[in-house]
Amino acid sequence: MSLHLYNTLSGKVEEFSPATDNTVRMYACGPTVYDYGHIGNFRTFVAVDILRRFLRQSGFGLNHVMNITDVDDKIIRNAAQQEKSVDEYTKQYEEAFLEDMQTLNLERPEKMVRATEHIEEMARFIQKLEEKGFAYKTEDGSYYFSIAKFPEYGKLSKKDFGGMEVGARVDVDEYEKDNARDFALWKAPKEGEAFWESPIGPGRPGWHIECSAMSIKYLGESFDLHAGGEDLTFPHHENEIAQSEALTGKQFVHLWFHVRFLLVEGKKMSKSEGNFFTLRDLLLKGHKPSAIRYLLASVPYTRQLNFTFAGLEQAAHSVQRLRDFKSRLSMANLPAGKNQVVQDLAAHTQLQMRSSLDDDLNTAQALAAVFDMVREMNTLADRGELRQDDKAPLLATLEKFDEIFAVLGDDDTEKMTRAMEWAKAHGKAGESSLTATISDEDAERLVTERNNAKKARDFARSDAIRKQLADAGIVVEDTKDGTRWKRK
RNA sequence: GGCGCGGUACCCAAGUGGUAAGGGAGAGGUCUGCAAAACCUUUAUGCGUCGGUUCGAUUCCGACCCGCGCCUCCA
Repeated sequence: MSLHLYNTLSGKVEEFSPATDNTVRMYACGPTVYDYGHIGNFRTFVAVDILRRFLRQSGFGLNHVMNITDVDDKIIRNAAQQEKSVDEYTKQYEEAFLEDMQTLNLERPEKMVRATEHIEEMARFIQKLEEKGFAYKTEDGSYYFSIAKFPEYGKLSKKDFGGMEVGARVDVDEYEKDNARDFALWKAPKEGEAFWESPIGPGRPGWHIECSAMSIKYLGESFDLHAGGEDLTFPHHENEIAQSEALTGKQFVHLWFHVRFLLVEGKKMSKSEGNFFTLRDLLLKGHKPSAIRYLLASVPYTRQLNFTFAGLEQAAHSVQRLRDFKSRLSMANLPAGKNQVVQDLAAHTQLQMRSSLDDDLNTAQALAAVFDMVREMNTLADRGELRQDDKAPLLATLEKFDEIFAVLGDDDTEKMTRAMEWAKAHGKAGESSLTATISDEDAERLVTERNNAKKARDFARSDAIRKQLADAGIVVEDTKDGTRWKRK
């Protein structure tokens, strides 16, 4: 089987492949940088990250563009309240977002672009739409898109606007629009608010136009895939289609990829419910980035995911099981030779992972394949039936797995420490529940010391050191291949 | 109201017209100086409820109940 993905436009799971050459041209709606990213945002970004990682593993090239929305009503309002420029205000959150991406092992898209750096392109876009008769200007200098001129309006969100009245001007929001459903392309400046000069006059862009203008600029008039959270289907993406196809007369995007919202503790996340968490909140509560990523990745993107703290604990254990297996394998001292059963199983597991992900990124099933392998190989290892040459294919399978899931490399402590430092610098250290820890070097030194005590059969000393390490969050495990330690 | 998605064990969660993956947790056991890890056994005659189709349905159809999303820029 080859890669199949659900396409919101057709409402079906379709075979996916890039149209022009072997490179996938994809655009993903990025963050609006008015605050720190929350766990819901990151479910979407993790899903897109898994998509791009799997596309690459499937042999495609990538040209992935992500926008940073650094101008919108909320930004302008908040910046004004804090007496900051729009730039100054958005910069801090953009930086935080990039850091959060690293925390979750989200790969950098090939290109990240800011809305405010493409005002010119947007203005020209609107100008052309006006020339073609799809856009009109109102008395105050704002521009709107006339959905009556675009009969296919509603095709993505499956909405029927056929019965809408056209012509009679409706007064909405102080602006004069031909049709209540017409959406803003360009907003005339309001008293005291930030605005930009442009070929179509002063003002600021509507929300939707940035994605059309930037995606077409960097990916062409027709490209392969466009991704975002499910809420963007309407109106955002519907409007992008209308603007873009009105301008070019070509199909804008072939496949629309939408990520389902998550629930937090069984309810829609909202500040009033008290179940609203930024990524940073979770780190400061002591949750590992790898556990967060694992939990977000473990439920297929088309399914609603219930994000709970119990689930987060479970995810941490699951990740640990995989890491334990990997380190057991890596340090094992095995007899020469190979076991054909192992070779076959490794190959089979890779096939299973691949076909699961080919099936609309069924991550839950891919995980099951890996855990099956882990259990069977642990059994063989316990029985002493593993051979030296079995290591490579098993480790290679784990590597394939981690090319997608990216949870095996242990840099959690480092990232959590960074979060704690950030919190201190922002006067939020009080919220932290991170326990004090020690450096790798100190841990190594104590482990060696304990081993010496153990060899001398000084178990009291050895247990005292174990306790000392445990207090620093370090677990020591004795195996027949030597002692290993890990951070809890 | 319109459109759409889902309800599977203690929790999370796959899946199939032929009798329930995987992870976590619990219980018992093996191993172990201790402790972990690992392994073994065990935990849904049952897949929201009620009907229908079928030799057979959790899987298809219908009704109902519940949860969720979009329908005024929330991922």
